Amino acid sequence: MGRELFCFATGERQMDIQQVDLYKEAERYIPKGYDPELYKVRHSAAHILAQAVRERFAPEGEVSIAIGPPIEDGFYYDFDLPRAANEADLAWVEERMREIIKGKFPFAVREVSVEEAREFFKEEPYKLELIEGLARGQVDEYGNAVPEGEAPKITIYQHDTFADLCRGPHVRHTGEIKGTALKLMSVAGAYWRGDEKNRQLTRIYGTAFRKQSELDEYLKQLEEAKLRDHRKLGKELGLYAIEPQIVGQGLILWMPKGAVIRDQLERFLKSEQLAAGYQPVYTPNIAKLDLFKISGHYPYYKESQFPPLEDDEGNSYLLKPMNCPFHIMIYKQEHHSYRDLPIRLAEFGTVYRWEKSGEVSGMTRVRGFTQDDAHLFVTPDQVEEEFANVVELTLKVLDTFGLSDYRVRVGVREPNSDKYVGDAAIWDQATQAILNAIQRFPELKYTVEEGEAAFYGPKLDFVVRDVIKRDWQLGTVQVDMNLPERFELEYVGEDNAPHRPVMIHRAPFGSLERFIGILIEHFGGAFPLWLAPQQAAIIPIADRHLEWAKEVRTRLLAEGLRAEVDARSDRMNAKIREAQMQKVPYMLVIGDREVEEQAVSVRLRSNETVGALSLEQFVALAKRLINEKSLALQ
RNA sequence: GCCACCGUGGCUCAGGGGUAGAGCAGCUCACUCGUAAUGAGCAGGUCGUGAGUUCGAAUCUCACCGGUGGCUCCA
Repeated sequence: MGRELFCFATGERQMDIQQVDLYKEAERYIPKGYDPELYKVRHSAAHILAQAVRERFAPEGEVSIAIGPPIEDGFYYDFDLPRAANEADLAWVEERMREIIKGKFPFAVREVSVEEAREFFKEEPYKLELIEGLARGQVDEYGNAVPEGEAPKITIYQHDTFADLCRGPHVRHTGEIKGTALKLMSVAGAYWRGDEKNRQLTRIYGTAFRKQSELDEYLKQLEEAKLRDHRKLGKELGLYAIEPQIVGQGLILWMPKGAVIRDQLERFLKSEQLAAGYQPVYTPNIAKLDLFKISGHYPYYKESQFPPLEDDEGNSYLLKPMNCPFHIMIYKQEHHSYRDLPIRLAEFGTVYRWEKSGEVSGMTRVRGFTQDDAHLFVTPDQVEEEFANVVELTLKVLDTFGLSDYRVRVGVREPNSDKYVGDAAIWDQATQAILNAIQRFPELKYTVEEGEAAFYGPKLDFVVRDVIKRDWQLGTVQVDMNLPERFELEYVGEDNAPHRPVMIHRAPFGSLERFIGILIEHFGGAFPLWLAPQQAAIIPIADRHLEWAKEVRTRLLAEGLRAEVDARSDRMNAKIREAQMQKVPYMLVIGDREVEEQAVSVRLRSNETVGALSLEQFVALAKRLINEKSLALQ
């Protein structure tokens, strides 16, 4: 580049009328809820990053710039570089950015015509592609669709030697960014326009704040989040293990303590489901390929399944990627009258999906997992009612764990895509059923998102964020009018004629693995009493207290409480510390006084000391809190 | 799968061309102690795997296998 589009002296802050107007106008691009100053600082920092990166790499070959927007916690910029960027590059670039900041270069803006823009960016292939989108008035410079009648102006912002196709807004000059509140975070690969088929660019992530203390605070939060990460806690608390080299990536080994939590969740939901009229069933882990060809799973999701198993007689079997075809086959075993419906078949079904190696992560993204699955076979006029019941159950489940920080997403099909079965009219009908049912929950805020449907129908998802702010789908409720068709399901109606039932697929937890992963982070490992793998640590002060300690344990076990005696010859303080770190809810200290009074001295993991309780009092307290699934300890 | 970084005893980590080190955990012994770590001793690793460079590789190079953060994907 190097053509001069703007003429002004370095350091000059005078702006002409056009610039002031454009600055003001650009403010409308700041997303709701985003601090406007911070947005401008980060957007401007992205430009400075691009300038510094170009200076670093240009001597080694062609550098093309793509896009560089502010994001939730910072900003990034995508580049096409002559070689890989390493840490030394990042350090150099970050330092260079601080120098540029010190120059207090004004961000000058000018509106240009399509022709001018093409000429100006004639050596920037990615910018040219964006300009063509802008010229058509269909997309903004990030390639996102713009609303009808909002054809954006084409503007160019320049500071120092760097000019970029950009809608703004920016700070007035680079000096408004604090060098001490700026940090480059990481390098990643990112596909141009987010499409795997396109060239992969080098993305550099950074963040910027108003002042250094805010950056420090942010970095501290990142550190604290790591302490709550379920992968770290899962190891420290002995909940689960993964042996990628020997057992396999994304395959969870539930250790005894993790199994307690899972077992409690299963019991809880089973009992809720029995009360709601569900019938438990069991089905195998593999089935002939034919089953999944009928369902459509095999052709539609072939690439995300483990390859079929072959036997010696020429048959192919598939590890099940979903439970629904099996439940459908159970439904088909008998003739059904409309009087029988709804039929609700439930199973904790373990399924296997082949996730790409770079995608598996801890318990939240795995290759084998157990869904708290159920399929409801209903008449068309029962759909709304049954759907609403399922939503209610899901809300109750989430509420039981105190999970309130979730969003609700209605996933609908992406028009003109071939990744769905069934025709549009049926999809519209199913989507409408969801939207009708959801009206029964006026307090439930939801968004409708295209392309988030299952391949057989639209769905309602409950999405939560983990500690590092990644979104995960937990509970899901789906309306399906396609699989009943493909499997030719029927029931006999009042009119004595065959009718096609509608299916509702649902899983309030989603999968036990993912749900518990999120729970670990939600509670920071300090599980409520009813879930805690070990509910009480019995801590004798000296060996002469061991006898009563063991008696206490025996009596607690008999009451269904999970307690262990710490009989090591360590000091009491060491035993307390151990129990604290394992986040055991209750520590029952036993010394001379407790033996004397047949009591236990109760300490909570919250560092509070309750004091001496008789064993009966303690048992009553614990059992009451467990029955209530209380989140409190006293 | 793609990009970057990483891979040393159960865990956390130091070291870095001459044939492995700490803390915690574990085991043994002593101590028997009132609400977050008693002391001493012992044991434990072919430094992810395989090839190459070298007189010599945990250390350098390459490939592969994993992990972390992104991207893509996620019925």
